[in-house]
Order: sequence, then structure tokens, then C-alpha cells
Amino acid sequence: MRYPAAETAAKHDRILKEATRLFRENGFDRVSIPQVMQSVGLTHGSFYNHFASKAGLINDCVSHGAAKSLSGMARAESSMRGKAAYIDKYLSVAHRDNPGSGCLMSALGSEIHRDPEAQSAMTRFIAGFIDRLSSQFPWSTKRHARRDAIRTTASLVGGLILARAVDDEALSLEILREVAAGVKGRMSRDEKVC
Amino acid sequence: MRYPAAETAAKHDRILKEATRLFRENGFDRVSIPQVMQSVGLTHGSFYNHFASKAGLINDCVSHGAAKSLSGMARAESSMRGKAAYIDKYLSVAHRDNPGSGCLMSALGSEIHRDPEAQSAMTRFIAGFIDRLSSQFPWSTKRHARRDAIRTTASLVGGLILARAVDDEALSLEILREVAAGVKGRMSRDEKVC
DNA sequence: TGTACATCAGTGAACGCGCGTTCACTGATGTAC
DNA sequence: TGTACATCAGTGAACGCGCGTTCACTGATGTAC
Repeated sequence: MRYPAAETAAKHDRILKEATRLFRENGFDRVSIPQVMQSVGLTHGSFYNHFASKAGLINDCVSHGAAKSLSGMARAESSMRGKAAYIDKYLSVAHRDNPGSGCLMSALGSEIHRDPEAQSAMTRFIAGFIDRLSSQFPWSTKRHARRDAIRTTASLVGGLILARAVDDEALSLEILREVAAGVKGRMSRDEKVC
Repeated sequence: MRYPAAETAAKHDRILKEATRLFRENGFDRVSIPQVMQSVGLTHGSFYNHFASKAGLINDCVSHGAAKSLSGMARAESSMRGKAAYIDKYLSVAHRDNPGSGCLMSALGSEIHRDPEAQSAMTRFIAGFIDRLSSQFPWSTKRHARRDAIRTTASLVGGLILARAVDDEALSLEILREVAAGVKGRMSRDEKVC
């Protein structure tokens, strides 16, 4: 039966939100359309009233997640304390243990290149992430801001992925701690020591 | 029919080798047993004469690939030139474009934690990688060798994953270049500049 | 304002497909004597 | 050394399953008059 337009739009958003969470938790291949729709509280058939295909949903999820994440960064980095806190939060146990609500790059990084439908949205996200990091973080010198932003992004993503990959809690915590310290060392405050 | 023992062992190794390559290229979920067996030149049924299950194959592939990779590192790092060359090779276009013959961490990093069967073998690999890096690389000080090895591992893995994730060749090359320069900056030679 | 009708989101059965795995069968190998 | 037989890797049909996707149907919503 037909539903009010506002209700339909709300359902569309809930599908997108649940799918984004599930994809980050389990990867694109291990999340099925029936599973997404069930977690939204609908049957699988109506999925195709909202999205053209699973590939289309994946693309929308990455685009949507990227936009949300980038706007969140702007808020987090509005103060110097916010910047160090951002690094600590990125490399936290909470982020490690909750990929479903975490960073897209870390959650889907090593598999995204196999999904051309999602890759261009992810590219825009990565480029945006680096841009924001280089313009908003207090790097040692403005000349090297972009260079340092790229290195920091690689460290954050690599650090979190390794901390998640590892089966050994002590090693995982060591990785989070050391990478966080290394990244913070790239910020201007510490550069003065050298 | 029955086959000579040597031939059977050789087939076992070819299954392992092909599966390892395919898993690194396409991920565990997008490689099927029939596909592996076909690429070895056999039919799918005989797979279960060699391995107990797909999960068992995955575990053996990660263990086998880890051992091979670690022994390869020892060779590559026997000289100072070898060490800088190792970084450049890790963050090369060739490695980026050929995950099938490349590093396990970068190829499967973000999905390994969903496969408990493979995670402990991967943990041993990551721990071994960090150990070798910290004992064989010329770090600024011996005291910080392990710390620097962890940061370097995160940078290498994050850098390669981002370079692969990105759809934009210029950005991809920039990531490889800047991360490589940053990692080499952690080695003792450059530390003296500071 | 009321009536008639077109619209369209949700349902659940159904489609073809490929998956991991099993199994009866084959026939050369390896072994016991 | 020769013979009889047990072993076991490879084959390909078959299993149940869940996938992405389609479709006829339902019935309240929104619209035209």
C-alpha cells in the first residue's frame, strides 16, 4: 500500500544508516539485502523501491558516510585540544572495537578497490580527509602541512587496521599507543623540541 | 584413482599457492573452492582430499604466506641499501598493483578480524614483522627500535591500503611517495639531520 | 467538500545462480605375501 | 619376482542453502474533478 512521503523518506534514510553500519562491521560481501531490510524492520522486496541495486546502495552508503564523517571532523578540530583528542579517539579501544560506527577507511580500506562502484566515493572521502587534516591541524610548518597530513592519515588507518587485525590484546594496545604518540609528534607543539 | 605421493604433495602445494594468491587479490569471500581448484587444474571435489574445509585452507594460506614473507624480509634487509630498497619496494606501484603476490597485511588487513580462523596466524605474522623490523632496521636509537618499527609497520600498511583504495592516480602516487619519505626519515641516517 | 481513481511502497513467493560440501565411483599406486 | 588386494586422489553429479533480483498483488495515500 502507499505510504506518506515523509515516512518513505525516513525509511530510505534508515536503510542507508543500517546498511552503512552493517557494511562497516561485516564488509560488503557478508551483508545481504534481506539482512539490511530485516534490521530496518521491512521485508527484502521493498528494498528495490528505494535503491536500484546492492551496488547502488554501497555507493550511496560510502558517499553518505563520507559526508557525515567529514562534517564531524570539522567540529572535532575546532580547538587544539580537539585535535589531539581526535587522534586519541581515532586510535582508541572504543573505535577499534566498534567499526560499525567508525571510520570508513579503516573498516573497508583493504577491500574497497575491488568494488569500483564505491571506489570513487571513497577517493573523494580520502582526499577530503587529507585536505581537512592539512588545513586544520597545527603542523610543524605550513609548507609541509599536506605532506604531514598524508603521513598522518596513513598512520591512523594502518594503526587502527593492525590493532583490529591482531588477536593479542597487549600487542593491539601497544600499536594504538605507539602510533598515536608518533602522530602527535608530527604536530607543531612537539616539533619545537627538535 | 591413486597417485604417487610426491605428485599429491605437489598438488597440495599448488592449491595452497594459488589460493594464497587468489585470496590476496580478491579477498576470502570472493574466492570459491571451485575457482581455486580450477586454477590449479583440478575439479572441486578433490579439494577435500587436501584440506578439511575452506576455513582450514584460509588458515593454512595465512600461515604459509606469513612464513614465506618473513623469510623474504630477512634476505632483503641484509644490507643498508636493502633496507631503504625494502621501503621503496613495499610502497611501489608494482606492489600496489599486484596484491596477489604482495603483503598479507595490506591485502587482507581490514577483513582479517572477521575470520577468526585466520586471525591468529595473521597475529603471528604482524608480531614477526614488527620484530624483524625492530631488530634489523637501523633505527635512530636501539631504545626506540620497537616503537619505530610499530609506527613504520602502520605507515607501510596504511600507505599501501590508501594508495590502492584511491581512484586517482596522482593522489595514489603522492601517498606512496610521501609515506615512503616519512618512513625513511625514521631511519638513523636521517635522524642525524635533526 | 466529496468522490473516483491513479500512484506506489510493502509483502512474500518465486526465479536462476553459485556457494561449500558430500558421495558413489574409478583405477593406478603401493603393499602384503 | 609375481600376484592379489587395499588404499586413496580425482571425477562430476547431487545436496541444501542463501544470495540478488523480480513480480503479481494489496491497499492507503495523494490527486483530479
